[in-house]
Amino acid sequence: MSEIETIQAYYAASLGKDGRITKTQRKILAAALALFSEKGYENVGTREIADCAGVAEGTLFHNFVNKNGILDAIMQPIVQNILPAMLNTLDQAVLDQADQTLTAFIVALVTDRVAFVERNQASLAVILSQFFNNAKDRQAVLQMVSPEVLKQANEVMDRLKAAGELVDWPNRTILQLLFSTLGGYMVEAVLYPQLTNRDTQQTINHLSDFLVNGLSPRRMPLHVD
Amino acid sequence: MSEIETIQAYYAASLGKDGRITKTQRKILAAALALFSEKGYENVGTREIADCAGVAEGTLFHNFVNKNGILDAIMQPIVQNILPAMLNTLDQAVLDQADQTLTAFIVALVTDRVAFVERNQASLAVILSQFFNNAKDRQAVLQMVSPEVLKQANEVMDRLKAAGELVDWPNRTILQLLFSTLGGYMVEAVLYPQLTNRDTQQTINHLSDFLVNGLSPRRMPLHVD
Amino acid sequence: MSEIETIQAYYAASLGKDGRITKTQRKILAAALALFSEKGYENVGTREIADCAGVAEGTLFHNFVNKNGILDAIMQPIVQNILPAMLNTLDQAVLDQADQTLTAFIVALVTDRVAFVERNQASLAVILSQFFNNAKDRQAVLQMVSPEVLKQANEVMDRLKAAGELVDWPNRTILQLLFSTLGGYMVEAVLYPQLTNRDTQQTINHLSDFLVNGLSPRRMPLHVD
Amino acid sequence: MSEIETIQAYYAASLGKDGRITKTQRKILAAALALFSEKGYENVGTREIADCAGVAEGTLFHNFVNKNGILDAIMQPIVQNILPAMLNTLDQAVLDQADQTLTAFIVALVTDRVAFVERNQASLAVILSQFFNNAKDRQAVLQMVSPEVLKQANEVMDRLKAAGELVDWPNRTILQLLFSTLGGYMVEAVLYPQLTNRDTQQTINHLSDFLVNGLSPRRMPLHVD
DNA sequence: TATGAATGAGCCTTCATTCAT
DNA sequence: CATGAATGAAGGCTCATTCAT
Repeated sequence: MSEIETIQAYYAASLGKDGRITKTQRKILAAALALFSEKGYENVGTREIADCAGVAEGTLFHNFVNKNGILDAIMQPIVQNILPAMLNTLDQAVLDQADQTLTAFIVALVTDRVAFVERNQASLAVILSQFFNNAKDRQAVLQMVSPEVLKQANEVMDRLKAAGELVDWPNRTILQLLFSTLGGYMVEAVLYPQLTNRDTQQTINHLSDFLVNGLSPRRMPLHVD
Repeated sequence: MSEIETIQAYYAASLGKDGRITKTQRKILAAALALFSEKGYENVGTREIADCAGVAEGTLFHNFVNKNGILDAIMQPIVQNILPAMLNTLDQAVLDQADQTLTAFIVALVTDRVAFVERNQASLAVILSQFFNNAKDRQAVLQMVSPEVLKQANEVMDRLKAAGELVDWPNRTILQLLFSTLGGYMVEAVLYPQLTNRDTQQTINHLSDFLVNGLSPRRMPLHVD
Repeated sequence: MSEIETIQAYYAASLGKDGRITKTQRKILAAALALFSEKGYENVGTREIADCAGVAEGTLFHNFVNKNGILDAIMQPIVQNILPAMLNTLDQAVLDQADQTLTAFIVALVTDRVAFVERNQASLAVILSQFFNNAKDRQAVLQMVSPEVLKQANEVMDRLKAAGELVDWPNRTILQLLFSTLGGYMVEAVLYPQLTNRDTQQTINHLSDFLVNGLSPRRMPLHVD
Repeated sequence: MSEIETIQAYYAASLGKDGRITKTQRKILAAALALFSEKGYENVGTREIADCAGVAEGTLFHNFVNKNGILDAIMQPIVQNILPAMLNTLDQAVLDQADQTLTAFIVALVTDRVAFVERNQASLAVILSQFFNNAKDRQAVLQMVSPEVLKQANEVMDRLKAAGELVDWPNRTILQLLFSTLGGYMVEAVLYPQLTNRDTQQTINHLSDFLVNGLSPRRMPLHVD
C-alpha cells in the first residue's frame, strides 16, 4: 500500500522533501478543496477561495498562476498516485502469497481501495466532477495516467490468467469491470457518504465476493438463445 | 422495452400528442445538447446556444425561462424514463418466461440498457456531468427518480430471491452492484465512444456473464482469513 | 366644480361622446394605473400590464402605440383638467359672491382641490412620480399646461388684489405659495393615504385658515433686523 | 447651522476622518449624481456612469456593490443631515434670542433651508425623484429619518406654543404646512433653477412673511358658513 | 382587431487576472 | 512575497417592440 494516501499527507511529505509547499499554499489548497468538492469548480470564485483561505486574491495567482493551477495542484497528486498505488497493491498481493489466488488478489485490492476512498472523499469528488465535466478536462485527467502504469496492469492480469485464476477475456474488458465495481462504490461513498454502509468489512466482503465470482474462469459458459 | 428511447423520438412523440414542443424548441434543445455534452453546461453561453440553433438569444428565455430550463428540458425525459424503462424490462423478462432464471433476467436487462446507452450518448453525457458537478444539481437529479420506481425494483429482486435465483444480500447492495456494472459500461460508452468495443453482442455477453456469476446464490461462501 | 373629476369618469364620458375608448383600452388603462402607481412606471413591464389586464402583449401596442402611450393616456386627462378646473373654481368663487373676499375664494379652492385629490389618488401618484423622475418627462408634463390657463390665473389674482383682498406680491410668488400648500397636502394624501387626517372638514379648515392668513394684505410688514 | 451642507463637503470631511472615501469613489459619485439628477436613476446605465467617471464598469461594483449602492451613497448623507440640521437651526433660533418670537424662528429656518437647497440642488433632485418613484424606495427614504429627530421637532413646537407664539394646531399639521411651504420652494428651485427668483433675500422675505402670518395664533378664527 | 412567438439591444453583474504599492 | 483596487470581457437575463397568423 502506498504510504501517502491523503492530500494533506502528500503535501506534508512534499514540504518535508524540499519545502516546496508553503503554509500559505496549504491554506489555499485546503480552502479550494472544500469549496470545489461542495459546489463544483465552476461555481467557486477566486475571491471566495481567497476569503476562505484568509489571504488576498492576488496571492492565489502568485502561488498557482491560474485558478486552474489550484485545481491541478489538488488533482495531480491523487491522479498520479491512485493507479500506481492500486497496481502496487495487486502486485504485492500476488507476489507475497505462495499460492496466487484470485481471491487473495481481489480482497487485497478491494480492501485497499475502500480505505483509499474513505480517506480522500473530498478530493475524489473534485476529480470525479472534473472528469465528467467536459471533454478537454477529461483528456487532461487521462493524460495524467502514464502508459507505464497500464503495462504493469496487463502484466498482473496475464500472470493471473496463466495461473488459471482469471477468466479469459481481454484485459481491457476485465479492467473495465473491475473499475466499474470499484468506481460504483467510490461514487456512492464520495457523493453520499451519509447513506453509505458504515460496516466497512461487510462492504469489502460483498464487493470482493461479487468480483471473485464474476471474474473466475467459467466451468461452463453462459448459454444465450 | 419502452417505445420512446431517444431524446429526439421523445420530443417528436410529445409533439404528436398535444403539440407542446415546437420546432423552435427542438432546434434549441438540439443545439444545447450538442454543446453541453461537448463542453459542459457551465462552459456554454446562452449566446452560443442561440447562434448554434439559429434563433435569437431572447428566444431561449421565451421558451425555457432560464438557461437552466434548457438543461431541465434535456435531462427530464431521460431521467424520468431511464429507470422506469429498466424496471419494465426486468419485469417482462421475469414474467414472460416459464422458468424465472437470473440469466434470462440479466441478459434482458443488459441488452436493453446497452441499446439505450448507444442511442442516447449525448444526453447521458450531459446528465452524468450534471450529476457529478455539484451537490445541488445532484439532489435535483435524484429527486427526479420517484420512490414508486424503487418499490417496483425491490419487488422484482424479492421475487428472484424467493425463486433461489439471486444471492441473498440486501437489495440495496445488489442494486448498487448492478448499477456499478451497467454504469461503468455507460461511462465508457458515453465518454469514449470511439474507444468502446464495437462488437455489441460480445459486450452484452461479457457484462451478462459477469453479473450472472457475480449475483448467483453461492454454493460456498468466500473464505477470508 | 368640474363635472369630470375621476379617470374612470373621464373615460366613460369620452366613450359616450364618440366611443373612442373601448372596453379593451379601459382594461389596459386600469391595470397600468394600478401597477404604475404602486411600483413606478419604469418598474412595470408591458408583459405585466398585459397579464394584469387580461389581454395579449401585442394588444397594448395596437391600442397605445408605445408603453409611453399608455402613460400619456393616464396622465393627459388629469393634467389637462387639474388646472382649468382649479381656475374655474376660483372664478366661480369670486364671481358668485356679492363681496369678493379672499376667504370665500380660498375656502372654495381648498375644498375643491381636497375633494379632487381624494378622488384621484392613484393617477396623481403616477403623475407626481413622472414629474420628478427626469427632466424630459417634466417638460412634457409642463407643456400639457397651456399658457391660456396661466392668463386666466393672473386675471383672477389681479382682480383680488384690486379689491384689496390679496397681498401685493408678484402673481408668480403667490401662485407658488398656493401650490406649495395644496401640493404639500396632495403629496401626503397621495403617498400616505392611511396616515392622512380622515377629518376632511378639519383639513380644509386648517389649510384655508393658513392660506388666508398667509396671503392677506399686511397691515404692517414683517420686520427683520 | 451644520458645517457640512454639501455632498462634496460631506465626503471631503469623511475622507479627512478616516480616509473612507477614495478619489475613485468621489469620481464615481460625482458622475452618478450628475446623470441621475438629469435623467433619473432608472434611465442611467452603469456603463454610462463608468464612462462619465473615467473608470471601468467593474470598478463601480468593486466600490459600491450595486448600482443601488451608488444611489444610497448619494442619498444617505443628505437625508441623514437635512432634518437634523433643520432642527438644530430651529433650536438655535429659539434659544439664542432673549425674546423667543415666531418671527425670529421662522426667518432663521427659512434662511437656513433656502441656503441648503441652493447648495444641494443636484442631490435633492435625485432624492425627490426616488422619493416619488415607488413605494419601496419611499419607505427606504423615510426610514432614514430617525424617530429621535421627530421628538426634537415636537419639543421646539411645544415651546413656541407655550410662549403664545404659535397657532394651537396639532404639531403634525403645523409640520406639514411648514414642509409644504419649504418643499414647494425646494421643488421649484431644484427642478427649475433657471426660472427661480434670483433675488434670494426677497425669496426669504416672502416665504417667511407667508409662514409667520399663516402660523401666528389667530386673534379671531376663520369664519366659514 | 387581437394574438403571442420572436427579436436583439441593452441591462446589471460576476469574474479571473493584472499591477502598483 | 503579499496585497487589494482596478480592470473589462463575458455572462445571463429583461424588455419594449414587431409581425405573421
